[in-house]
Amino acid sequence: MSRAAILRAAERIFAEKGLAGARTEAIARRAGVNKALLYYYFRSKDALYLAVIEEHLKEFETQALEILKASGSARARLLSYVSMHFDFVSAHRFFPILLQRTMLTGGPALNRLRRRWAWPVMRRLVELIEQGVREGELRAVDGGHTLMSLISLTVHYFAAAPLIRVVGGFDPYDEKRLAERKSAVLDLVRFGLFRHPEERVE
Amino acid sequence: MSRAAILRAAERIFAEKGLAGARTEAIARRAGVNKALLYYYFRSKDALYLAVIEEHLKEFETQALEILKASGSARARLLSYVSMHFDFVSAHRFFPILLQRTMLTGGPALNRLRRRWAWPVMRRLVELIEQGVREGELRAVDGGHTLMSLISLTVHYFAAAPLIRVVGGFDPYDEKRLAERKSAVLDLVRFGLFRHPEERVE
DNA sequence: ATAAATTAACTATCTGGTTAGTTAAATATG
DNA sequence: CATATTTAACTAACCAGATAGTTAATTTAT
Repeated sequence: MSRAAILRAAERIFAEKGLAGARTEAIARRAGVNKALLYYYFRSKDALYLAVIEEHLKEFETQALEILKASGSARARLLSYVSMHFDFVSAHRFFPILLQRTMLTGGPALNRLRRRWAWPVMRRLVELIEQGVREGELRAVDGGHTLMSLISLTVHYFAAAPLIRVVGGFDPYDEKRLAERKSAVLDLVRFGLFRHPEERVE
Repeated sequence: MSRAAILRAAERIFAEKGLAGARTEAIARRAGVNKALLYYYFRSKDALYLAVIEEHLKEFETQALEILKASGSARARLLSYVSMHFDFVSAHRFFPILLQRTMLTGGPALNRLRRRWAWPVMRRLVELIEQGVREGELRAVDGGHTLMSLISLTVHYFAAAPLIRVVGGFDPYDEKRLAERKSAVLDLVRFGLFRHPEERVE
């Protein structure tokens, strides 16, 4: 379907060049359609950008809430959230980059971000962390800042991918590297936050 | 001096809109000069962008190397590096945003980044971490990923500032918030990496 | 005076968006 | 069933406004 092809192409080009830097012509070419078709399916360049972001956010929100609503200890749920978040962004190559761009530039896309992620997911995460602290599973950390740290650890690696490629001389999306990174993150979460890091977590 | 005014204006506008999104006319207006003057002092829009980045990177490199070359235990040097890095990015509002944009988009600015920061500073940091591990001050962590984590924790807060403003409803650059964030980061570094987090560090 | 700093006015090119129309399939009609 | 009509998907060609960059002239400082 052409509509889907446009979305996939737009996703890539917006991630590479940003909203302002992306050329609608380039998106059309990569999608293999005429430029006018972008405007047939989407009102404008901005609307297309929003559609791309919204699509991912919706999927992310679903997966995130599923995990956050599950039962289990605060520690276990926290680890499984971080794990899911990491897997999601590593499977959707362009998603974290688009989000990062959105955060930097602001604009209407920031509102989607707030509605579909910040509001429902982040609130629950903060509650989860605070619960963990109350119940003595986590050290006495601040909910908001800890959340910020978790997201940083998970996401920034992907947002820095081009630099990693140039400096490290390897592909950050390589299976092995991804696995290493993920375990480094989970490990740091454990030792940085848990009161008894060595303990098994159920 | 007009040249400096142009650099300051460019820094702000590039940070807000990105290289592609920034309008040379807007930079000139903010600097209070005629647009042609940008081209008198700088070859092109790209050259101006590079000049802005280079300026900050040079200053950052100097400060970073100074700390990294100092003597002291691995733990102490690590903490003081993180502290310095945090202070630097919080004092240069637009710097982390520009870096983030550079990392996302690549281009020639990525090379400056590699030469002035990645190569001299990061290499020393990895060595520092590995030394800390060998001497038993740090847990057995991977140098590269740990470095990545440190940078993420320090920088991502600033790269997410617009979202924080909208979601958290507060100014992330407020003195109090900055202090909170900094101590949250240093705290997480201690507990996440040090073998004896509670110990005093000299 | 003369060189450096600065500008108003200009241009070539690019780019988001439009328009007017085509094709093929679905749907109504007689 | 066959034909007319509508609808959905799609395109080539175009356009007005914007934008990076230039030029030639003017002002300022030494």
